[in-house]
Amino acid sequence: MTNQRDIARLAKTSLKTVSRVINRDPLVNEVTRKRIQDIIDQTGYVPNEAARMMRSQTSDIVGFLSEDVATTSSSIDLVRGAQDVAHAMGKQMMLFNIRRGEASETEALAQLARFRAGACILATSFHREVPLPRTDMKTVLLNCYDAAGETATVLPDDRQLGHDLVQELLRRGYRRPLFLNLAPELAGARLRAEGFVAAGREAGMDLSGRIRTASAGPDRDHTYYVDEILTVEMAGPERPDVLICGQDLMALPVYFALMRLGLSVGKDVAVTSFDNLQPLAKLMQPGLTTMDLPYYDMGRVAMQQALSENDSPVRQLVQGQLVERDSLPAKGTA
Amino acid sequence: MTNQRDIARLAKTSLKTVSRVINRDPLVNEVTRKRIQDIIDQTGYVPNEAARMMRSQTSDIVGFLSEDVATTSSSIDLVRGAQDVAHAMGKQMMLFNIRRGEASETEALAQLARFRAGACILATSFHREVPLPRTDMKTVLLNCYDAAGETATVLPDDRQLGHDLVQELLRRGYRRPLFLNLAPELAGARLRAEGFVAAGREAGMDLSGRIRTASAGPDRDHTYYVDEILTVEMAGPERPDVLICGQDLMALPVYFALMRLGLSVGKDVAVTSFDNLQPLAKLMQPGLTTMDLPYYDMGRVAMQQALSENDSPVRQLVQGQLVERDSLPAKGTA
DNA sequence: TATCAATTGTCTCACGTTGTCATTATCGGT
DNA sequence: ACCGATAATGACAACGTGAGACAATTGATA
Repeated sequence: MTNQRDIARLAKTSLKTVSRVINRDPLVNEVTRKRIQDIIDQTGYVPNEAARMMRSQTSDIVGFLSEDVATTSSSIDLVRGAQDVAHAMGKQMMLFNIRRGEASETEALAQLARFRAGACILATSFHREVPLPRTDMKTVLLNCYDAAGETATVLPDDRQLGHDLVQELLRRGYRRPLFLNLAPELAGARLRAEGFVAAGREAGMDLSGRIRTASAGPDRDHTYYVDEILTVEMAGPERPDVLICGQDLMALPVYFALMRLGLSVGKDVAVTSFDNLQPLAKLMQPGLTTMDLPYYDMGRVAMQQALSENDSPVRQLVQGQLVERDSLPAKGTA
Repeated sequence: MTNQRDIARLAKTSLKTVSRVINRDPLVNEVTRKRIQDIIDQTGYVPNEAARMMRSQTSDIVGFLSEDVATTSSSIDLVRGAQDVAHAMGKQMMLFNIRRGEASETEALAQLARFRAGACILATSFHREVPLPRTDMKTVLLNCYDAAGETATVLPDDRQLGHDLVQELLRRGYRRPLFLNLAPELAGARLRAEGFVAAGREAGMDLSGRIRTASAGPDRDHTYYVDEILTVEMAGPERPDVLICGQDLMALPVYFALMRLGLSVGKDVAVTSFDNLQPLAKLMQPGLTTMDLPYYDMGRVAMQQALSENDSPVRQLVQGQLVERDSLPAKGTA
């Protein structure tokens, strides 16, 4: 592989001048610079990053430890956001699929230490508390947090998501929302419930009784109790005019349940949700109106934090916004 | 950061002996080894990968250039499979989201060259032909192929997928399959159609007229024409007893269309598909019987190829198999 | 011609690791 | 005690880059 010495020989110049050109030292004459640059381009020389890392004692590498990238497809956007920022700043990202607390985590951290990575981002597939990893590396928690709050953290503002969604529903004239929430073991579910109740209170309503737990815990993914709940509620005295699903994946069984009950989504009852899971939310019929979870932005913020000099344990909440489709019609037409 | 010299000083031994311990050289006396190892553990020393790379002139890094990781969630399994193999072999994988032919691709290849990566895997989100990237690096094409066939390639065996699915349907007594295929611009769609017709021919049937194009081209993702087609076909003289969807995402609008037609999936007509997209296929009601696309295995095979000494342009086809749920009932009950 | 600035070159070291080769310690056999 | 053999350890160089110190060269200007 060509090195700077080869370039110097070909350009009939000194090693030092080549080094100057590569490191954009302004002291070099434009003609010389051009001549050397041409040779660099011709030979396809690329500086040896290993040597640079060793010499400069810095590595330009940030680790991204992702718990179960596979399970939630939206978590990919965390990766994308982080990576886009990293590359824009000339940094490299190393991705590791891990399972928290298992060997895969230790190994990933060891590998990153080998590469003298400057920081690592630790992402989970859903919003929850985690034990801190044992590492000296600067760490940013993404979509998760530690109990002690000693680490920089980037989270979705689930309280805001719940609040703003309900506020919008009430503004549009809906009066009997029913929240089919995820299991309360999930931090996001608890926060959204808070926001849900708060938005009701601001409108002079007590919505605290309008929440049902409609999914099994995180250990039993995608087990929903929507049939049982809807069979009761849609025939009950306080029949909901809008259903709020804990996530888009839950909205799918909700659609099926409503059809079985002979009810039309958007006509007999509106349906909303959280995630904006692509392309599912768009492909459902009618299209699902849902609060977009800002995973891409969260990934960006986390990487910015990882690359910043700031070492304080900042806690950053990223907001989401409503994506409108047809499952939430204007109240007049419902 | 501690280095081998520090360890040597603390252990009152030479640099070389420390190096031997770290590289598990059996020449070292057990007593010495233990003494040095203890110091290594105490200090938390980790070898500097940059120095190792420079000294040994190899890098243990493989690049994974992924086109649009985000769009198709199944393509994550390509990443997972590749990564699992890489880590099992003590290699590191660097992931890059790129757009083919654009600056992001060139930059990714340049970064990998900087790190003196030994190989790169180039993955697309759907099976298709690609122009070869301009690089000297050993390249493995994953889920895509070059026209000249000059590069090692790992592809899903789409012909087998189409063939085996139809063979199984016929075996179960279905006689009027209708293939709602993806756009013929997609290589996978063409191959599955071949397999579809071939399996029919083997059973003495001419299925060549039983294929409809039900999706727009790759540039207009997730636009399906299933309503128009099904409205005609389900009322026509050759009413299908089983529908084969081009992908699980298409099965979703198919379900909705059938419901609108007052038909019950699994009862009035069976539905099958390709992908086994999680968790969608499981959450649809009834659960979707679908040919699993072996993305995880493809990722594994591609990484094995990337890490192998073999430089010949092998073309490896990875097979998939049927995942049974309730949308394809035993013929007797349909 | 003297002076100065701009440019280029020489030389040296440092980063952390590992391969080559040399040296020292130990042991068995005589 | 001595030899040879083997085991164990050590000294040193080199990988490619970047930087500092400073010398040398060129060209322009006073």
